[in-house]
Amino acid sequence: MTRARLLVLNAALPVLDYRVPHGMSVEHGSVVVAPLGPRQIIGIVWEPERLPTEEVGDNRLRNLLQVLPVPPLSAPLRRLIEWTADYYCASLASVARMALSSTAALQGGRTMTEYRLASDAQPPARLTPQRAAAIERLAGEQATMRELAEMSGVTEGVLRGMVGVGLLQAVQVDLDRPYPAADPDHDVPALSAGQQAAADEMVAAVATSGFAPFLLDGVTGSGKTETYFEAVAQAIRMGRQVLVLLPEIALTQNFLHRFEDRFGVTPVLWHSSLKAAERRRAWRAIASGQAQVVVGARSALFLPFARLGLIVVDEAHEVSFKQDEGVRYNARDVAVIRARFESIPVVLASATPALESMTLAEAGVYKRIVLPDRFGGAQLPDIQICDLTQQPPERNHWIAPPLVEALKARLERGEQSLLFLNRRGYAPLTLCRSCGHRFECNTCSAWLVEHRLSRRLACHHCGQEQPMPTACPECGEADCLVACGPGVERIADEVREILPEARVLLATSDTLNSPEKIGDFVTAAQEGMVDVIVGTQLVTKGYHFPELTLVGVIDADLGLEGGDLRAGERTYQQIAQVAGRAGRGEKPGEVVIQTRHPKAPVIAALAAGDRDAFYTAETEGRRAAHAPPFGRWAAIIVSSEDEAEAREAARAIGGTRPNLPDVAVHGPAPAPLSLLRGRYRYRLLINARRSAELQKIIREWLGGLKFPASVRVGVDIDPYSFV
DNA sequence: AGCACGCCGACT
DNA sequence: GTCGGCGTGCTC
Repeated sequence: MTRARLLVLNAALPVLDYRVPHGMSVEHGSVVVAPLGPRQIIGIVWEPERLPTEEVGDNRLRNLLQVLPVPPLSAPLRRLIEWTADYYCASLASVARMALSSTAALQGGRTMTEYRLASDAQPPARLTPQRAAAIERLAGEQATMRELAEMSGVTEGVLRGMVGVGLLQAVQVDLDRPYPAADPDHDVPALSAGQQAAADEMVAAVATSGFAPFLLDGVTGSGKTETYFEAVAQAIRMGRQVLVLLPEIALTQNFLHRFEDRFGVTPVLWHSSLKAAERRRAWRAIASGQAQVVVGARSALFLPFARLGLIVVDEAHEVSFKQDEGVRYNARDVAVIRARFESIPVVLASATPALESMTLAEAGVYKRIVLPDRFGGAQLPDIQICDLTQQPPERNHWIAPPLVEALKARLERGEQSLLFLNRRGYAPLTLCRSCGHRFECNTCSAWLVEHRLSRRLACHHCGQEQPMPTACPECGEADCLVACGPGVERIADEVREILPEARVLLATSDTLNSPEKIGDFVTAAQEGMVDVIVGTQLVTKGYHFPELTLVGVIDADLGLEGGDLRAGERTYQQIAQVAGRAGRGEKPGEVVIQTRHPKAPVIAALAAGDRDAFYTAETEGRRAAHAPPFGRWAAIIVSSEDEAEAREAARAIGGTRPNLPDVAVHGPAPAPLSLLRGRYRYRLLINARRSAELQKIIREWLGGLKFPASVRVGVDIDPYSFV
């Protein structure tokens, strides 16, 4: 190759051609450094026919500067990048950046110098006191100069002197040291007959390779994880890599323990809060093929695996697989596409699959594997509906009499209860009794949420916080602020009031914000140190508390507000998941759902324990709304720090809307969160028949328009959040 | 994205 | 008379 076409990692730049100098060898997928004007840019060598552009004469080409020391991106990954950019109306550059997501890794491996006492050095007869102290305190230690100085209490200068006379020796430590090997046979569990049959099917698919999508459909507690671990084991035996996608990496302590029990090591982790060095090490191990099993958040999907053999998407119904910023992709769907390009099996595991997944399974596109039984014969809980219009709680309380009675009964029997409310903080709205002033965020159109534990008001959209005021900023009146509505903190207070002797534990992202705290929480709950857990969605999944026999849903209607297209499905999934926490041990579980709409299809289906009824009702609702899988939705979101500018840009888009029989455009209108992090937002919604070429229409529509640089126009295909 | 070139208002 | 505002165009 003497000429190379580059996909440059910058969306503002066009496709660029370069000359490959003598002695340099590149192939498709090579990651290279190229000159651009006075600067240097990073690009990926791409198939020229796949990146059409106006041809530039040989005489204008500049030489590539360097091939970066990483393996070339594979053809399946290149196809995945193209597919994702195309499907989600994003630039190739922004998708490619997700694959090259560790800048440090691109520069190659790193070593670090550590020091330790020289093993063979003869301590001289005379030592300075500092050197003597260092020798005494550093026995057996190996660390950086700075750390050794810290440990020994002498200065780095003294230690450097000791290196000079050979008392300390330097050791080069590879920062990208390999990860320990997973043992597929470390501790093979005894599976039930149903699990074994399911496992056999997935293991066979891994063994034969080839694209094979599975929907692993099993109620909570049916042992999905143990089952797909057998497929993971098979991939490890074959020397292939595995990617397990999880929705919330913060919640995975439990998962990691189970993984370690099964395979003897922890898997390689990938998530957004990895530090640069960890990120580089993981990226390089993944690209070299050394990392066997990677457990990651959705961004792990674009990593350059060398020998991918299996993808698992656990809790595949979770909405957090949908990225809502930047490239707005759905990791669950892209995982299936990647598996297709890589020719490997993919497992979507869920107790409450998304309707889209169910439909594809019914159509035979996905192979559905059902795990019907709870492991160990545990029974699914009994579900009661509490109609709040008939049995309201006391004034300024949120726990109605039936749930109060159920809580008291559990406490008397020494069993645990879990109350679920998906709302952090003490109260979602604070207002002034004297003048009616409401506390709102100044950069988002949202109320500030009172957090009584931290004595602060916080915006849950931008994270801005302020100390809880004592007086109203509007009228100056003191002691006039009222908390309106409940958050989990307030529910916890209410429990302490009803059951003064109960041990109450608050489980939210505010109180359980580190793996250690989550670990402590799980231990406390498992060892019976807690009577009532009050929590947000953090507690809806993954935990196994044998003494937990009552789950109370404080407000089942919360998720149904707002007219979101998937509100019903999300409510169903959330309540079904939290209900699944009850009765996982030997004692049967009970669930009390508080609602003002007991006849709503979602609630009725939950009450009857009839999942099929829910899917039937939801299917009809989606069909009527031309929503997926019967029709398609897309959103165009226009934002700017300037309100008028955003409105003007949105109007310009609305004014050039395509006039097509199979496409309906709604809006523009202010987005539900019309001000978010200081940006004013307008939104257009597009509803299309399945026959319409939605992406092509949008690309051509927006491609004909120009906007000021301060205006951002984002396209959201198959939106989840309608905010 | 950056950086240059290029054409119209308030300053030494 | 200049300094500087950011609009437009270019980078292989």
